[in-house]
Amino acid sequence: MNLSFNVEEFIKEFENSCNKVQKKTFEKNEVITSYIQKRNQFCILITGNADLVRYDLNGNRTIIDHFTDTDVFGEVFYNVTTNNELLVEARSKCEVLIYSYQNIHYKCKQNCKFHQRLSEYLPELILDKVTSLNMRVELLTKRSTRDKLLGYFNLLSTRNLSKTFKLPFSLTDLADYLSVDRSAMMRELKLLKEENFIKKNGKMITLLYK
Amino acid sequence: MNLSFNVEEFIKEFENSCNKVQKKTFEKNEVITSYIQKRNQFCILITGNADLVRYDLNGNRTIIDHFTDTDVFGEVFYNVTTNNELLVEARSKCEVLIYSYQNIHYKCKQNCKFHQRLSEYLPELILDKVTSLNMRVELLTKRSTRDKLLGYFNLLSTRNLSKTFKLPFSLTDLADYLSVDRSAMMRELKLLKEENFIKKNGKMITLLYK
DNA sequence: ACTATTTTGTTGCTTTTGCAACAGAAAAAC
DNA sequence: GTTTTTCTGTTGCAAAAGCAACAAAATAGT
Repeated sequence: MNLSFNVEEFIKEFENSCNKVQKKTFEKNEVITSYIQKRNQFCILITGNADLVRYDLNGNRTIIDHFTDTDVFGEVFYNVTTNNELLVEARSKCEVLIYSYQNIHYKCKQNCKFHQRLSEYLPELILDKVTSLNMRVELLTKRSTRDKLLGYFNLLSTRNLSKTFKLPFSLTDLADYLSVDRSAMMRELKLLKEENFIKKNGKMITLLYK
Repeated sequence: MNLSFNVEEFIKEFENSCNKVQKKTFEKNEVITSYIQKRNQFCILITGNADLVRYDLNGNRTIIDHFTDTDVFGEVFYNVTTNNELLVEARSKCEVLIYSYQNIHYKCKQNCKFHQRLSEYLPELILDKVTSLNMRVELLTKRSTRDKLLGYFNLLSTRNLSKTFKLPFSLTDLADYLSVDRSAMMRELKLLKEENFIKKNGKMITLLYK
C-alpha cells in the first residue's frame, strides 16, 4: 500500500496508549471476529493474513475479502442483512489492533494521542479500503471465469510491476475469492495455458500477452 | 442514509466558499466524469441519480455502482487497472459538487470553512461508501442469479422496513447491476413468481416468504 | 520419516446462464 | 396525439459453469 505515513511507527507508538484499544494475537485458522453481532468493533491488521468469509445455508464458502497488513476491517464497515455466518479467519498468525468506538468521529473522551492520530490517518486507511473494494467489484462483475482470472492476474501484475508474480493464496481460495467453481476455474486455467495466454508453475504465473 | 449531520446544510453553507469546489448541473445521460484520467477529482452528488458504468471491449455494459444523493464518488476511489471505459453517467438531472484536491488529508491552503467541515465529515461519508460497497460484494459473490435477486430484494426490503418495495431502477439496469444476462434474470424472476417466492407488479415487488 | 490432511489437476455429466431474436407494452420525444 | 425509442417478457439453442468424484502431488502434523 502507498500510505503517506509510517504505519509501523503509528502502531508501535500508540498501541498501549489508549485503554479502548487492545492488541491481540491469533493463531492460524482462529476466528478473529464475527460480523453477526454489532459491537462497534473496528480492527487494524498489523501482521499476518486474514480472510472475511461467508458460509451460506448450502455450506458454500465465499471469501468476501482478503486482508493483509495495515488493512482495516470490522463490522463497522458492514450492514449485515443476511443471516449467513460472516467471520474473519486468520490464514496465518495475526497481530490485530482491536478498537471499540462509540461515535463515528473517532474521538476519545481523554482525547489521547492514539485517537488524535487515528482521526488524522483514518480517512486515508478507509480510502484505501474503498479503492480495494472497487477493484473487487470490478473483478466480480466480469462476465466469465476467464475474464475474472485475467482481470485478477492483471491486477497482480500491475501491483508487482512485473509480468511474473506469485498468487497470494491457494487455487482453492482463489476460486472462492473470484466466486467461481474450483473445477471450472482449473479447466479455464488449463485452457489459458494451452492457448498461451499464461505460463504457470505452481503459484507462479507469467502473463504472455502484451 | 443515516448520517449524523445535515448534508443539505453542509452543502448549502459551503458550496461557494472555496474556489476549489465547483457546483455543476448535468442533464440526463450526460457524462459527469470519466475515471480514465487521473485528475484527483472527488465528487458529492447533491441531487439526482447517476451510475458508474463500465463498457468492456465486447460492448458489454456493467453498472459498477449506483449513486443517489449524498453519495461520494470520483476517481480518487479508484485505481484503474483495465483499459475499459469507466464513466459516471447521469440517470436523471444531477447536481454535483466537484472538488479537486491535492493531498489526501483534505486540507486547503486558505484553511477555508468548507475544507474544515469536509475533513470533519468525510470519514463518515467514506465509511458509508465502504458499507455499500461491502453489500455490493456480498451480492455479487452469490453463486446464482436466483440468490442475487433474493439477496438484493432482501436488501431493499430491509432498507424500506417492508416486504413490499419499488425497484430503484429498470429491470434492464438491474440485470447490469447484478451482472447477469437480462433474459436469464427475467426467466428467474418468472420462476420466483411461479414458485410463490415473490409477487411482482411492474417495479413493485412483494416478498412472500418469511 | 511417516502419516494424515489439504490442494491440485482432471473428467463426464447436469444445470444454469448467456445469446439472439422478436413482439407487445410502456415511456419519452415531438 | 402520434411517432419513436426504450423496456419488458418470452423462447430455442449454444456455451459456460457447477457438481461429484477420484487419483496424484504437496504440505502440514507428529
